[in-house]
Amino acid sequence: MVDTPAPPIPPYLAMLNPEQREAVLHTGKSGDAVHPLLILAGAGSGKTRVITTKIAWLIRERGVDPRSILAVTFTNKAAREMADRARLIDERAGDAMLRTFHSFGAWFLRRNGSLIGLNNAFVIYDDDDVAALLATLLEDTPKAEVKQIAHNISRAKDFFLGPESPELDLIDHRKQFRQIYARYEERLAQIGNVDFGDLIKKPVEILQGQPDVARRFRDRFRVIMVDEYQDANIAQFELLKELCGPDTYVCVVGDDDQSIYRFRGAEVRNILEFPHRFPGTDIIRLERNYRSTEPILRAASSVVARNESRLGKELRSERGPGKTPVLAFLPNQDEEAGFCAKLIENSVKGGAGSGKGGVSGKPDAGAAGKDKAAEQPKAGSPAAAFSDWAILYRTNAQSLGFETEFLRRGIPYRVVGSLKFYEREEIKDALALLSFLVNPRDEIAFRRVVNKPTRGVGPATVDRIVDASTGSAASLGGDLGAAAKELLPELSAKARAGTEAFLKVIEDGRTLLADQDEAKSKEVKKQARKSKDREELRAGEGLSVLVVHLVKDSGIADYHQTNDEISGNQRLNNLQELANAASLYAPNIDGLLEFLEHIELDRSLEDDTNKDKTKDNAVTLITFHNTKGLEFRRVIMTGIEQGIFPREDKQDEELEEERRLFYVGATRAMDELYLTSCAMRRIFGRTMPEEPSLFLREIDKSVLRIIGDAPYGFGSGTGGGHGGYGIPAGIRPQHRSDSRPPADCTGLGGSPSHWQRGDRLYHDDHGYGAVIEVRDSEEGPVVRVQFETGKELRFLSLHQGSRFTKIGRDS
DNA sequence: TAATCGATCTTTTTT
DNA sequence: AGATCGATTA
Repeated sequence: MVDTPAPPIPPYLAMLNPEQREAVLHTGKSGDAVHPLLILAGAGSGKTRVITTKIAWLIRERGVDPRSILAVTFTNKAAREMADRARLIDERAGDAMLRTFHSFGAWFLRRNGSLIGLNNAFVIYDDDDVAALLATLLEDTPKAEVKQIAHNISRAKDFFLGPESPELDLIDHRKQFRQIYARYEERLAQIGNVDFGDLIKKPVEILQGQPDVARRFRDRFRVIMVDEYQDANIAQFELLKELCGPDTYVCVVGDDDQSIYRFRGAEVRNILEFPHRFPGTDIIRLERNYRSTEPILRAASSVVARNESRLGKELRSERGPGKTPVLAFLPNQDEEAGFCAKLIENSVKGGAGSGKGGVSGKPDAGAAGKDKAAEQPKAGSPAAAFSDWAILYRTNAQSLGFETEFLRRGIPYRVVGSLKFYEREEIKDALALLSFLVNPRDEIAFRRVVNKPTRGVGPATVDRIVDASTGSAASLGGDLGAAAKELLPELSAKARAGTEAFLKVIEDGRTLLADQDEAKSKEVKKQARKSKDREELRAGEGLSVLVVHLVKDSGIADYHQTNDEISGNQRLNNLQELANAASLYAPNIDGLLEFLEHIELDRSLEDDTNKDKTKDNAVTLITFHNTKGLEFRRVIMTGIEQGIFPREDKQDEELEEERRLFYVGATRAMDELYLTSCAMRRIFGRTMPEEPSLFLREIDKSVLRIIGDAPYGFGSGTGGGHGGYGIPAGIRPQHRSDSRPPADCTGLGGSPSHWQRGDRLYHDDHGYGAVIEVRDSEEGPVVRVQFETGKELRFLSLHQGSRFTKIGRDS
């Protein structure tokens, strides 16, 4: 070893623990080899701190040019946070490229897409657009099937498989799939847009096919870091590989126990096999957890430890002992919501200091702070803020019950993730107008808005225009606007007028954008301001001028405001919100492209409804998946029942993934963890008996307190002695009376179809009635029923699952 | 050709 | 319970 005098350790390094510091200081250089680095970072081990510190350190102490650093994440939030925190240590980190995989891919394609014939003014299709495009290719195919195919195509791209790849059969073995995929690719190329998977797959293809481009990029990026590497799919792995030259320094960070995106192509093997794929890899483990207390960590670990395929890692709590996690057995989901509500109310009422809020729920906040241990809750539980709490559930649908209950009790809450802002009809309409404006070949956008509001341009006319654009007249190059214009003379008066009107809207939009000299834009603005009537859209700065103009001019705004009496104004607000978001972008084509790309890739823009509730002090309602990277002082994991979590069809590898999901959820909790499991639950509108989740049996019982009526092998959770559990009497779960369901829940018992005249029945919607005629048809027996209400209805099939119950027969 | 009604089927998780 | 599909109706 060469002796160099130890330089003083700068404070930003001094606060790291030895493993963290080792990870930061690792450069991979030994001799002329460059060793890649794999950081196995357990939950709450200060992973983000390590990455950001490492970036800053490389710039500061190693003289690495910030522009030569590329750091990729999976979510925009993570990317933003990383940028913010790195910049905090060293300003220059702002010049490093910190992006999500997809946004990097889009950035790459805007510059290099032309090499494979992609116009740089492409728009990114989301899943719905993909399905819509497929639907035009597959007439008369049920929506569900189209979606399935869309999903499979997306999976194929995740695995870097094209329509010709032999392995395609592993994704979808149906013979036509290959052909449909090929047709889809062809049509998408004609349109000139890309889908999500293309943002990864196409850059890899370019890098593979064009050595000079690859060289250029390898030259530019000397350091590449990947966060949440366990979530990378095969295509992303390929991209990483292509970007890495012999002396690129690669550092990936991840946790195999937190790999939860297999369903969308994430490949755990990426991280498990990283050392083989990148020979010479050094591995550093971060196993000190600064977030959760000991019992919480033990409970979480005891479950995930049952998994077979994991690298193995033992998390140790730096926070020491704490409250034992509580498992509550409850009668049904209403009680579950009530239980959570009372738990929260009691904790908040607890005393002064409540209502400050905004403390937790911050991603990975100060994970390495040793001082944190001092804040440990005392026995008597200090008062909590609403924002200390998070309710976790497996599926978004489960949020409803909590929302209802919290609304009723006035508990502030905020729903994360299901924000569907960009899925709203009015927003999609507006975006379609904008998309069509930049890309007149966009069939999907065109179809969406050409006859909205109704302009007399029916499907037949639309098809003609689309055919004309792609057909013989190659001169049109797929331009739908041009094709429409050319067809005008041949259309009926009504269709012609409508088409012309639509074309004018788009034309005016383009003009507005083209001569966006200050005078013009101000004029529009002034005019918009003048009409100060209530609920009027107002144009502000930048691109919002165009958005507002287009939305009004096209009639989309009016259409939604008047068509929907109840929420018309809400819809208008949403459009306004979209316009506001657009104000940050330049009023020209490039700005518009940027805006659309941003929207497609970062859907975190909040809904207007949610804004009201986004007081900084609110309970968080969130799916397990969405909690990754977050932490909360108190967490309630709900619906921990067999069939719900894990889902019933999960086995083997997929079961292991569910287990990891459980682990992710539990390790979000800092101070207190609760789990709830119901005996009955409404599913598809019917109440079904439930069983406790397998995972509940797997938890180390020495770190679990069971309350409520525990079924089967869960020991004596019943009865009186809750005394020492620290659960106030008022919120003790009630015992369920009897969990057996009624004998026959499925409606019609017995033979399905043997109805005859005179049968009496009960229909869920129409009440009592009697069969007055039975007739056979091709589809099966047709039954005519006379209801007490006087209604007379005919029903095609009265087999299982229908809403009838036979209750007897007239003589 | 759009709107309405009833039957049937559906549910993960998301960049 | 909610979305979606298909058929019947105005």
